[in-house]
Amino acid sequence: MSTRIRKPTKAAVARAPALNLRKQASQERSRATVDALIEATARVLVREGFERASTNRIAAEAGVSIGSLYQYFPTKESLVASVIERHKSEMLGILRDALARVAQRPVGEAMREIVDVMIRAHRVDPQLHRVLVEQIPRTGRLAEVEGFEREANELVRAFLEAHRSELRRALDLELATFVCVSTVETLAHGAVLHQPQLLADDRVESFIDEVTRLVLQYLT
Amino acid sequence: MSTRIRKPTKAAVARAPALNLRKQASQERSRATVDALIEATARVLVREGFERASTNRIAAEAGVSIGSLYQYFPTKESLVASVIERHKSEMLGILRDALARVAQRPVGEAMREIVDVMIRAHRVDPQLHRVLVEQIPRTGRLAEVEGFEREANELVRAFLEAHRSELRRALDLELATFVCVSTVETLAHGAVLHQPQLLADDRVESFIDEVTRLVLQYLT
Amino acid sequence: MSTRIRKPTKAAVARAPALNLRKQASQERSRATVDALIEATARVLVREGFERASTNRIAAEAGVSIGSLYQYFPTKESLVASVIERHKSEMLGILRDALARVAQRPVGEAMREIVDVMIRAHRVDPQLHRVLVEQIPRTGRLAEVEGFEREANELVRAFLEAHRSELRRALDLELATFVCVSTVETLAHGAVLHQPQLLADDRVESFIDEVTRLVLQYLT
Amino acid sequence: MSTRIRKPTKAAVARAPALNLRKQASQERSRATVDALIEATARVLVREGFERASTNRIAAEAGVSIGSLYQYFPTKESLVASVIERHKSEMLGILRDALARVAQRPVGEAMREIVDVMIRAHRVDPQLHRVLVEQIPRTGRLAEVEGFEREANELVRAFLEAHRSELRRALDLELATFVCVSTVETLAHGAVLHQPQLLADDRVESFIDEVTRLVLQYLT
DNA sequence: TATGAATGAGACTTCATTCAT
DNA sequence: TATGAATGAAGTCTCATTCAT
Repeated sequence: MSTRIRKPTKAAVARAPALNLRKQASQERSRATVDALIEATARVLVREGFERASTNRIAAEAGVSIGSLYQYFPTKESLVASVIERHKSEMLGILRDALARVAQRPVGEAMREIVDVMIRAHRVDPQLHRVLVEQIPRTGRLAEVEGFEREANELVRAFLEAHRSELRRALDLELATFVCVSTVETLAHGAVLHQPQLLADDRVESFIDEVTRLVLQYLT
Repeated sequence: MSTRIRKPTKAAVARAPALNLRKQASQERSRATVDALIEATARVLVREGFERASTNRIAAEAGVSIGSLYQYFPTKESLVASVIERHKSEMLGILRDALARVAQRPVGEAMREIVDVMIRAHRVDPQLHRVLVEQIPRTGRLAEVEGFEREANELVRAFLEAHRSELRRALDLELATFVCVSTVETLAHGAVLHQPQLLADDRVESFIDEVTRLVLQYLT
Repeated sequence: MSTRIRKPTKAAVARAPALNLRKQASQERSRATVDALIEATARVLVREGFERASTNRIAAEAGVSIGSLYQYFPTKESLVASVIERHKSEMLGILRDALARVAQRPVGEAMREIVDVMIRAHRVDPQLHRVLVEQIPRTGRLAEVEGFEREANELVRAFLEAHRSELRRALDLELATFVCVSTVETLAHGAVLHQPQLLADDRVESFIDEVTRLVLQYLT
Repeated sequence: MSTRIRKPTKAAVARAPALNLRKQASQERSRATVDALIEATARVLVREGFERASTNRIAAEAGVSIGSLYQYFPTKESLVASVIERHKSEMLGILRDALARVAQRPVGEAMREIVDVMIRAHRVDPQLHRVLVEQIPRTGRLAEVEGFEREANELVRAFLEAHRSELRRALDLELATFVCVSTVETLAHGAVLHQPQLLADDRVESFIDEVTRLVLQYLT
């Protein structure tokens, strides 16, 4: 709309490199729109909550028409799914990095680092995290997207297998993986959302110690 | 609304002696209607999911007019809150009973029983449990109702305090309570909803053992 | 896709004498695009039905950008009108040819051939025919396009006039034309769409006989 | 809405019979709404055409909220289907009555009456008829509703069977029924919509004669 | 001339809630 | 008290069309 005015100007300016930049340019434009929409969704989710996060509101927040929204996201679900996916990837990335970093260290040390990192990961965008966890119905497509724990399970299981010799003999690795992931995740999550005082600077270390002890004593 | 006031008034005026009985009768009837509505809500939630559980559908399921529904429940939220409340009470009741039963026993024995009971409690109406946990947004009035853990915390804390001497010295009871409740709850919950194979007759005992060990080793 | 355009254009600008060829080339190309669009429209109409046949879908089916579509067809209506026009021309062509072929034969023989040909004409693309007849609203520009019968009337009227002497005396030619065209068209159409069993190899001849008899006995 | 004002008045007036009239009353109220909606739909279809006949417009025309519309008609389709159904019933009623009236008369006389009546039937609400025939896509639910001819076929077939002895020997009754119904229907329809001059007072008799002759000569 | 991202009016539909009876 | 017809804001999504590149 605003561009209508600038038409001649632009035509004159953009003549030089052209060719395959053109396509790139439009791809970039799309990409920008998609990003704007995902970010707007996250913001609206935080600000208004899931129930009030309508596609119209999201489009407005993104500064994009509702038509454009539906050009890139076929349903409201898919939009929210993208936000979840992105959030999940970020957290999984953090976990993956931590596991890589401590892979060679003894379980004791490693585990403290992992717990530490998981708690930090929950503090990346706690408000968004809260909305995603508390308000989004695990239904239809959104049900599948939630599998943070599924993927975390695989990562942790590989780690535990690599450290098999350090663990107590009778341990059922499958079960242990489930127990560890669920437990650490729950405690990190619960602390961030429901017991923030546990994460105050002067208590967080001891909280990490406790969680680490819980898991370690179980594993070894 | 305006009629609500006039009609009963007139009816009541004409019949002096029946008052008490009538009231009783209608109280019973009210109670029945309320119960029917709560049960209908639970059924509709399970059958249709939260999003599709409209008040009209619930009234129909209860065999009650939509007008009557609003006579007893001012909003949809209040209706769902009642279902949650009832479910929560049931589960808390189970926990409370178990704690009372094992209060005098050593922590080791007691804890196994508690874990056992918590897992069983999650199997009372797992489908409803799933809907309540997965689909109901923790928003407005519904946010407050969720506090199963808050109340469970108090019960468990009292238990742990009573057994202080059996626990390891340095234990921070507040933290330990949070850790225990969250952990057991999560594992019971996760097993029921996501790892039902862990609860097969031939594996459930060993699952209970593991969870008990996890907690006990941490506490002692 | 974007590159396709500019490259040839620029290249062409440098070559003065080629101009004519170029124009020809681009005319041919335009023609190809137009044809592709009309064919794509027909396919989409058959596959998706009129309501779901959006211009975007049609452009995609034609392998052409939506912008190009609007270069050649100013509205969706005009696109559909072209399909109708083409279909109508084909059918009219068949009728015209048949009338030319039998112009010199006595009405009895001629009429059987005409009926035969009309029924065959309805089998050219019966799926498209069905969509055009059943789903396209006779509204605005599309209303005018339907006049298959109007043009058929003229052809048949000329034929009947040429055979005036063979027909019964009192016959009102205008009325008779209307009756004949409507009747044959309806029966061919109805048979193809609603009574396909009448067109099975072993019954079609007798169906043609019946329709011919209907018309002939009326005319003579 | 208007009732809010009249409340006291009504209460005073309506006190007497009450009880089961109440339910009746509300049934009547529903019935009135349903009727208003169907009639509004017909009006809007005629005035605006099918494409522009939105549910909102229809509700407004009926003086009813959009919510009420959807209380009684689950989809726009169902609303239009009701109009079609009603129109179809009316026309079939006319045909049925005519057939009953002339059942005992010889085919010659009877047929003229039938043709006459069919043409009249098409003049009941020709504008609505035109919209229903020309603009409504025969798709989904609406495809099935159209079967005017199917039911007309049955009626006419019974009539022809009863008059078997008066018809020419070789006649295939199934085919003949199809031919007669299609032909008369088409000609009546075509005359009303496309050749209204044929129905002018001074020509209509002769038009009826022609159609009757067409059919009779074919049948006998 | 071709491209395709963007637009936004407007369609259908749902549902919590109200209120006359 | 019970009933259920009525309400209408608000939601999701589609699609013909425009226009900067």
